[in-house]
Amino acid sequence: MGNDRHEQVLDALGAAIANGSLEPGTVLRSEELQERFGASRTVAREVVRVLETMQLTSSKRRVGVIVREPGEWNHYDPRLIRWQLDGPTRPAALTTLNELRSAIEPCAARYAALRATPEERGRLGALGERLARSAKARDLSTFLEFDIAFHDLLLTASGNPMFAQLSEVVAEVLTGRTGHGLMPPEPQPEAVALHLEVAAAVAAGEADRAERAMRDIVVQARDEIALLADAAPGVE
Amino acid sequence: MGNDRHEQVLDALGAAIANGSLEPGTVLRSEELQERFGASRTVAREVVRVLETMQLTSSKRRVGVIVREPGEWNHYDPRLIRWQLDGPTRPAALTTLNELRSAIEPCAARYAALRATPEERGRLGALGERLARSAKARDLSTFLEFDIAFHDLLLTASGNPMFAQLSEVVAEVLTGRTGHGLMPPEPQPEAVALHLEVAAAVAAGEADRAERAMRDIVVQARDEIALLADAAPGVE
DNA sequence: TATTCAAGAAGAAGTACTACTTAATCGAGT
DNA sequence: ACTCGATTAAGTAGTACTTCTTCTTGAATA
Repeated sequence: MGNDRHEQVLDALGAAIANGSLEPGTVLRSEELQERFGASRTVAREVVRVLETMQLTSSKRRVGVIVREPGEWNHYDPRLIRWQLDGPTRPAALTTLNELRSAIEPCAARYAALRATPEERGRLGALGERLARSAKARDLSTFLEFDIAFHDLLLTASGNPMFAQLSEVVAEVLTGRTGHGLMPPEPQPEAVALHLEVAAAVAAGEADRAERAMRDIVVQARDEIALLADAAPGVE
Repeated sequence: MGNDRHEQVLDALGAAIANGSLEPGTVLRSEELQERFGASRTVAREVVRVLETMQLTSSKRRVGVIVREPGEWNHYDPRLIRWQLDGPTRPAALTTLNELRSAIEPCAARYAALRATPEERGRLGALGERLARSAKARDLSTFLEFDIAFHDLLLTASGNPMFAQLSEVVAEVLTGRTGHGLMPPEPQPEAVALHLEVAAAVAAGEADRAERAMRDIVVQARDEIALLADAAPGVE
């Protein structure tokens, strides 16, 4: 994990591309990169290779490394997500990610109801209980913690690796919401009830019911965000 | 595009990992890779770097390159998807991808209804018409072509880059379905009607209606697949 | 004279190889 | 059991060479 020069240069250059400092169409020469980041040829080349596989750049002989259009990027790469969340594009990124999670989670709840192991069903119920308790205690930080754990477990229990991979995204969206002061001072009772409903439905193996409850959750979240967008117009 | 040695070695090694020939936990030494693929140190290193960013491997000093658990892979990388579709894991991969698309597309239809440009709305309607015509003519291959174009446009029009990126996945799923002889000999009239409904809803900017119609489409597809899974039990 | 096409020169990425650095593991010896 | 040194393989640096693409030059032709 986290190697030396390679990681540093990758982060620096990747972030620069992700946040738009380097506009699409920009041409970088390999030698130029070595100077700018004080990196050896080896490091510079490997970084470019990685960016290339993320579809952030393309390399052409006799031309150089070309920054691609955002539409061509692999937007699911954890690194790119990180760069976008850390930069000025954070609001737009959070919107995009929230749309993604609200699309996935109801479906994930359905498959969790169909495929979760007995142990997972039990743990989900337990998490629901703890969620309700911390909500009653108005303890926002532990509420967030259990909320993240709840959604994480659900996505994992869906048995679909592509769903499971979105755990981090969901965690980021949930954290971003509370962190931004966008959450009500205390968790909404309806939301808590819906979480319990999801857990119960999954425990009972009722796919439709689990999906419906989870859809209600994300719709509620969506409406909150929309309300907020009206108050403070974001970047489109 | 498509460089020389690098691409070849990457494909060979990546596919070997993706299809399970190299089990998780397997340790590869850099030198070993050079021999096995007849590649230079440079190429071998860059390939490993790329696999590392895809989370397919991790490298540790004094140990080597370690193949990671499938659960840790970045399952959204187009290359990995390709490798899984081309290997013996194809059926399982198609199932996973189909679940993903059926989760996303209704949501994408909603946002398309809200955000598509006038031009996109028009083109979607036109594609719907052509879809209906080729269905009536029982021309399966052009039907598939328009079907792919329809879903592609819808995802793009959603305005969410993460949705848009799934165009290729949807194309693959749709193609895989017809190619596998899993489609009825002629497109189902209901499906065609639903596509027209989606196009109409998007044109009218009716988000709920567009989402509902698209959900009906993917549910129908899901039930078809489920029916098939009963007939010929697939790999879980 | 202007235009098109072709051959060649130039330039940058791609590949190969060597030398050196760093850090993690293993083992010997206390 | 613990420390410390030797070993080993990845990480980094730098040089030399290859390949391919683009741009330029120039000649032939309309």
